[in-house]
This record gives sequence, C-alpha cells and structure tokens, in this order.
Amino acid sequence: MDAFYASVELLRRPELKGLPIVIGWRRPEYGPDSLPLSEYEGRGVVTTCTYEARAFGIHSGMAMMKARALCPQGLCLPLNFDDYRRYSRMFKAAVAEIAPVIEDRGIDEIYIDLTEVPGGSELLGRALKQKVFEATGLKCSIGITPNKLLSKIASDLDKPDGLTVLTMEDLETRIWPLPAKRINGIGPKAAERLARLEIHTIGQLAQERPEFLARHFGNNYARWLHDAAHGRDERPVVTFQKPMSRSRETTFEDDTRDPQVIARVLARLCQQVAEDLQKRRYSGRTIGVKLRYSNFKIVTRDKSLAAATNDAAEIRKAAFECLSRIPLNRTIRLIGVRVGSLYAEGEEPAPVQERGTTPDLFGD
DNA sequence: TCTGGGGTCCTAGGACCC
DNA sequence: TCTGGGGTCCTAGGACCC
Repeated sequence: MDAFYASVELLRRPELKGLPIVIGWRRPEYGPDSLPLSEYEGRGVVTTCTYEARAFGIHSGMAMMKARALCPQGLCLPLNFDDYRRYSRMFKAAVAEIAPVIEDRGIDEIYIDLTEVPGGSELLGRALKQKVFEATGLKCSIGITPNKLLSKIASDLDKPDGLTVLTMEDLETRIWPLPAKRINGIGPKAAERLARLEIHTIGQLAQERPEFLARHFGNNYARWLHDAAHGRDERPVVTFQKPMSRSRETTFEDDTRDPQVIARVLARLCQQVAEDLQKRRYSGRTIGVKLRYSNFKIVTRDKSLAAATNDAAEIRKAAFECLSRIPLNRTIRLIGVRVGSLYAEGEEPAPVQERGTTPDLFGD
C-alpha cells in the first residue's frame, strides 16, 4: 500500500490532500487532531509521510525533530491504529476475492500467489488495484514476477500507484542496475560490507565468484546472496505462520535510572503482554526483558519456564528476575518484555522436567 | 535534530545427554 | 593418559523487516 497510514488519514480528511503530512508516533495531548510540525516536541519517529513530505527529504524512520527541521510548514497527525487495522483487513479481503492465496507481511503489505489464477499478469494487476481502490479508496503498488524476491523489488520500481511485470528475461536490464541493498535481506550492514568490496549493484554481486563471497560472508549467507542476485528464490507463499513471540516495549519520555519508575513500567508492560496473549489464546515458555541504555546499547535477558504461561503475575515474576540480572548503572531510554516459545491453547506440551531428573523410560 | 514499536531469523558458546 | 561424536536446549546478541 502506498504511504498507507497517511493515505488512510486523508480518506477522513480529504481537505488536507496535497500537503506535506507526517504521521508521528506519540499521540500528542496538544491541540485537537493535528499539529503544525514546527510545534512538535518529543522523541518520536516518522512512521509514514505523504509523497509531498518526501519531497522535503522526509522518510519513515526519521526522527520527528529532524522532519520538523526539514519541513516546519508540514503538518503532523497522530496515529489511529484501529483505523489502519480496519483498512488492512479491507484491502486484504478485496484481494482475496480475486486471489485467495495470500501471505501476510504486516499491516500494509502482502504476497499473492497468482499461479492458479487465470488471466494475464498485466490484466490481473490492474484488476487487483481496481478491487483494492473500490473497497478502500486507497492506491497500492504491485510487482508481478516469478517469485517473492523479485516481486518485492518490482513493486518498488513504479511507486506510487505502480504496476510492474517482470520475467527472468528482464533480470539484467531491470534488476542488475539497482543497488544491492534493494534486495530484501541486504540491510545497511551488509550493504556497507559489500561496498567495501567494491560491490555496489545487484549485477556486480551476481558476477562475483561464490567462493569469494563465501570467504567474506560465510557459506550460508554467500549462497543466499548469490542466488538472490541471480533472481533465484524458491520460497512458497505461506498463508499461515504460527506466531513465535509477543512483546511490548516503551521508550521513556526522559531517560531514567529510577528503579521505581522502571519497575512500574515493566509491570505495566507485563500486564499488557499477558492480555495480548490471553486475547489470542496463546501462552509462552520463555520470558525476556530488553533494555536500551541512553547510549542506544541494547541488552536482553531470558528465562525459560517449566511450563508455558499467559498469567500476568507469572510473567512479571520471571521478568523481574531477568531485570535483576541486568546492570542498572546507567540511565536507560527503553524497556520491554517479550514472551517467546509460544503455544496455542491446547497445544502446550507437558511441562519440561528439571535437568537430570528425566525418567529413563527406554532403558537406554 | 537523535534515533518507535512489533516482529523474524541466524549465530555461537555452553550445559547437558547418550 | 587427557579424552569422540552427535544431538538438544538455553541464552545473548545482532541483522533485518514492516
């Protein structure tokens, strides 16, 4: 979906169309339902912005204070997550009417398996965009290719309101000239390491000898890099994925080292994550606490329980034990709690025995 | 002008078991 | 006289994605 959160906001407030608009994180208590960016204060980042705002150099992930410096005449809107979730369901349902095999990639993105859907790519693409627009009033960008890797890249080539159809024949002309970091899975770190080896484009990566890549990146990652650069990707479209973890975290308005503040916030996060799990009928065996110091360094501590739980008090007890293993000698800016090793209700295995007390059932 | 929140996957060492 | 090989689970950190 194109500039998803911002576009949803504009549906309700079409009079703001054409303005540089930034969707910010913390719901401001100030003002009615929008704020001149020039008056923004706080630690939030831009989650989405309109294309008019992007023209000023603003992009998602950028500190709101920096966006403010770039475009003080911009407008800041708070987040309405319930709305985005509602429109997310609507656009996915619209797509499903044409092509039911859908992989969820978050609130504003999906993979669609068109293998068994009759019709040419171009026509299907147009039909999908039309359906989505009729159902939601929103624009999207689509890439249709032989696999997920290429489709992800292709969907980006013609934004906004784009449609790009590629076959393997187009690899050299359309994909190879692109920077290596356009491959989903090559992030800032890997791109930097590649650049130091004078590998900047996907084409250059494709020409590199696999043994050379293996020396620098290890066998697994090197093989993946090589395959990706050649447009090879066998991953199927997965329609259901069992969740692995559930977490809650928060950044303090001001960094703190006050144990009372930290304890109060951690307890609240444990309560929230417990409610999230209970609502979805999941429980988990591994409780983890995450802490980010003022210098942005992150530490985590885990604790695995004998049996899965979604009880707030149990989660809290384990979380505080994790917290007690983290040095609190510096001020912190973020704290979070995570419950992993999830099991759906009724799926939980028998509690794990203490080490060394496993009954020897098989006489081995 | 510092940098959100919610996720997944991978690696690597150590404990422990047979 | 230093001592194999294979496996699982746990923990911590980090890269990456939406």
